[in-house]
Amino acid sequence: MAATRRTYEIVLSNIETDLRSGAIKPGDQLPGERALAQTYGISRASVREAVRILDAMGVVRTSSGSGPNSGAIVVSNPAAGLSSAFRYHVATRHLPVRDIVETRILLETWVGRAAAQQERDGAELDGVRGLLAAMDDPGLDQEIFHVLDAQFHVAVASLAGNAVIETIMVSLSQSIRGYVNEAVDKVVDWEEIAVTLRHQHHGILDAISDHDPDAAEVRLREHIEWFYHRTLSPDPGTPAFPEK
Amino acid sequence: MAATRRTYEIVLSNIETDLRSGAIKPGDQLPGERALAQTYGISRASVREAVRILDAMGVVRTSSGSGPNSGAIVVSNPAAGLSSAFRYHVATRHLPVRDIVETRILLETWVGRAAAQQERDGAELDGVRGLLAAMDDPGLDQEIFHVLDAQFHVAVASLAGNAVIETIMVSLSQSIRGYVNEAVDKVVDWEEIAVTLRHQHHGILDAISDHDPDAAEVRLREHIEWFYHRTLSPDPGTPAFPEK
DNA sequence: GATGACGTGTGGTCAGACCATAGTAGCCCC
DNA sequence: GGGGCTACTATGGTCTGACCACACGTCATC
Repeated sequence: MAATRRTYEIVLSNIETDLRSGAIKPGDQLPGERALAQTYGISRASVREAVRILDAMGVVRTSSGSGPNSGAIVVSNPAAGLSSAFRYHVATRHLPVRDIVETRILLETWVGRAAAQQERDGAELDGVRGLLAAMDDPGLDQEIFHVLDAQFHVAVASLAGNAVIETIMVSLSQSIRGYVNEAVDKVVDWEEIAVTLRHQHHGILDAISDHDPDAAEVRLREHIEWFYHRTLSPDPGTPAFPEK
Repeated sequence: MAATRRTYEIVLSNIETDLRSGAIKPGDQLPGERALAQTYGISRASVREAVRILDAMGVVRTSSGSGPNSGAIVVSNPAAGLSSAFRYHVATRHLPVRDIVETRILLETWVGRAAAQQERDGAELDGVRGLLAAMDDPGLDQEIFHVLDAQFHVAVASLAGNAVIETIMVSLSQSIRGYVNEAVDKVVDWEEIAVTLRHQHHGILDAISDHDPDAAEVRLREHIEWFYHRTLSPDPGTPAFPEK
C-alpha cells in the first residue's frame, strides 16, 4: 500500500513542481477544484484532499466565492505547517518539551549573536523598541503580553537574517503555546514574572544595540531558561506537559 | 472565512487532545472513517480530509483491509511532516537553500559537540563505525552512498540526545535531497568527492570518540560547507535551486 | 453615480456507490 | 487436530452528484 501512489499525490507533486519552477508563486490563484479535477482526470474529492494538505502545510489558503481572491491562493506560511507538525508530535511525546526548549535556546542564542554583529542604522531597532514599550504597560492584558512577547522574538530573529531559523523558532514557540498558556494561568505571581521578563527583554535589546554578542547570548539563554523553569518546569517531578 | 471552523478540524482537535492525554498513542488503531463520521455526526469525506492531514504530518498511516493493522494507525514520524513542509517552502523560495545549509551547520555542529561530550561505553559507536565501513566500499553505488551518509548523520545526532534537533536535522536534509541528487548527477569527479567525504566522516567520528568537541565542531562545519560548495553552490552566480 | 438584483463560479459538506485489500471465521478434508 | 479454501466483513481509496453559503461581476433602475 505504501508503494502505491495515492491519487491526490498527483496534484501535490505537480504543484510542488510548478512552485519550484516558478510557474506559480505566492499570491497566485490556483485553478478551481473542478478545473483541477478535470485537468488531472481525477475526482474533485481527491483534489480536495491534496488541497487540504497544502493548506495544512501553509502553502495555500482557501476561500469560497468568486473573483481573484477566491479559491486556493498560494501563500508562504511555513510556520503554520511546522508548528502543527511539532504540536502533534509533542502531543505524542515523541518530541519532548524539554528538547524543544533546549532547541529554542540554541536557535535564539545564535540569532542574538548574529543580530548583535549586524551593522545597521539607528532607526532599524525602533520597531523592536516600540514592542518593548508596548509590553511595559503595567495594565497590559496577559494574553496581549504574550502576543507582543512572541513578536519581540520574531523581530530579533529577523534581524539575524536566516529565514529558516526564524521559521523554526516561531514554529517551536507556537507548538508549546498551549502548554505555556495553561502553566501561566496557574502561577500566582504573574505580575512579578512580567516585571522580570520586561527587564530581560530590555537587556537583550541593549546587548544587540551595543553590538555585544556575548551579552546577547547570555541574556537570551537566561531569559528562556528562567521562563521555562518558572512555568513549564516548576517542579522537576511534576511535568505539566507531555514528557517521555 | 478564516474565523469559521472547518468541519474536519473537529476531528483534528479531538485527536490531538486524545494524543495529549495519552488516550491514544503510537501503535494504536483509530476507529474507522465511517465510525468517526458517525461519532462526530459529520460526513465521511470530512473525516478523510482530517486523516489526510494527519497522514501528511506523520501522525497516522493508513491502509485498507481488516484486522488490527488496518485503517489509521497512530505513528510517530515527525520528519515526514517537517521535511514536506520545508520542501514546499524551499520550492516557493520563501526558505532559501542557503539558509537551510546554514541552519544545518548550526545544528550539526551543536550535535557534534554534544556527542563528543557524552560519556559512553566503547561499543556504542560500533554501529556508526559499521556505517562508515560500508561507505568505504569503493564500488558502492552512489545512491546507496547517500543513504548511508544520511544514516551517519542521523546516528551522530541521536548520540547527542535531543529528539527535536535530530528531527529538524533529518527534515532539513531531506528537504533538499532532490536538489543535492540533481547536483551530484552533474559533477564529473564524484569519485574524488566521495574519497574526501569518507575522510571527513572518519575525522568526525574520531573527534567524537576522542571526546574532542572542538575538533568535532570544526570538522562537521568543514564537511557540510565543503559539500555545499562542491555541489549546490558550484558557481556563485548560477544557483541550481530556488534562491531569493 | 449609487444601489440592488441576478447570475456565475468558488469552496465546503454531505450522501451514496463501488472497488481493492486484509483479516477472520467457518467448513471440509486428511 | 491441523491445514487449506472459501465466504464474509470491515477497512481505506476513489468517484459521482447534489446542495449550500459566499464573493464577485454585470446589468438594470433610480
